[in-house]
Amino acid sequence: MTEPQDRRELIVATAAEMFARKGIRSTTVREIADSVGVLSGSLYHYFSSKDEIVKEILMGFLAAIQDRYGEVLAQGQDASQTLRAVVLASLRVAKQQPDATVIYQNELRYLRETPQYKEVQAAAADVQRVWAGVIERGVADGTFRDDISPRIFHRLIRDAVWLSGRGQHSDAGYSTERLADAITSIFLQGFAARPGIGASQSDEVPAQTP
Amino acid sequence: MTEPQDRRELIVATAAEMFARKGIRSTTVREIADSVGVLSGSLYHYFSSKDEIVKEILMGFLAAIQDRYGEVLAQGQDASQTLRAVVLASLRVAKQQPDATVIYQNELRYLRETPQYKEVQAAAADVQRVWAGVIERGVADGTFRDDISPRIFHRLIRDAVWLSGRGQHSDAGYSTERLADAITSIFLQGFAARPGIGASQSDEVPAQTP
DNA sequence: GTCTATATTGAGATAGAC
DNA sequence: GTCTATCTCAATATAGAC
Repeated sequence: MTEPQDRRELIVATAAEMFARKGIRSTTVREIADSVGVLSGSLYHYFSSKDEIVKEILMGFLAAIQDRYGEVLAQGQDASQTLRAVVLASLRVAKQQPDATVIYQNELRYLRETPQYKEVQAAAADVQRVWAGVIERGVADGTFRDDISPRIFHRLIRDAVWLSGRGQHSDAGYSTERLADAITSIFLQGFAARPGIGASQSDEVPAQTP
Repeated sequence: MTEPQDRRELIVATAAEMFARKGIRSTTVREIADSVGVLSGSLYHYFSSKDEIVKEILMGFLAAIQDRYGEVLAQGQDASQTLRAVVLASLRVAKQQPDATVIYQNELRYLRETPQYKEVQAAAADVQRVWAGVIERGVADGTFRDDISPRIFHRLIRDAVWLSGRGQHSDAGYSTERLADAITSIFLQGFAARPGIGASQSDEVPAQTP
């Protein structure tokens, strides 16, 4: 997050940092106000509720993602290149908005159980659709293995990317680009179609009970 | 969880289901009591606090994991086989205790911020150590790529496995064994050392900025 | 735009009768 | 062992003065 100009932005940035560190529920509006340097009542001059602050954080995050994904898709690259670009785009947003990334990951439950987050839910679904689209395309054109469900692959790589936000500090020294390369390298190698394996035989990994 | 015999077990099982579905914080003791069919005060005959219930759920979960990992390590297999066995063992526990698995994944934050969970933290650290050990062994003996940090690999596969609990319903039709095979297949292929790549050159993936 | 003061609600926990 | 009744506390939110 860039240096907050006005008080409203300062509130959002401060709240984001605390929500990411301690969770939304266990961060009180009084604590946010303390950190900002005002009293709790004053926050309600800018926001009508605590959830409005959460919404502003997450919608900004999801909008940034959609922006970058739009650029990636506009390039019309093949499945492998697009997947790599999507991973890199995601990690760049994660780097730019680390607090929002952590909140998004950690509070999916909270967001779902709070009714007024329809808007956020919808934006999140759009993001999911981009991932699913790239993967399906790669499986269809033979770039990716067809012996493993695209759903599984989708979940694995999506979680791998977004959870990287959570582990940022522990990955110190790994630049965004390096991390993106590591993740895509592992998954593209792991999910690469291998000649003679897959479509020709059964279409799933055979059960194997050691 | 097996069919609860006595009231105490019923409380634990009911609470686990609700904690997994709605989160610990947003499940009230009154709701648990309602589901069990008693009034909230009655719960305190069995447990001295809500957190005691949480503790019982998670310690049972972690003990089951440690049991199975112990058996796996006792077999003295090589790194690939051990990793596969650890994944399978984890998924079996996840299948047997799906609620605890979800709680463990979703509430790491809550567990860390609640002081009295030292015991749970310690057990969780032991589990982590098994994963790290297998991976380090595989990297050391040349089974796994050494051009990617073991920390990264550790995080990726660990999250992939435990998050599978979260996606259970959406993976319908994938048996535990099939899912274990899919995950190990992707990661062993993705993380396999390739002759001529790695140690000989640089020891990290080169930065690459598209 | 910020403060003081307070209303309101919801949750965990307890005491003691049955 | 369960219930009724209630305590206590913390948190969101509001009203109105400055």
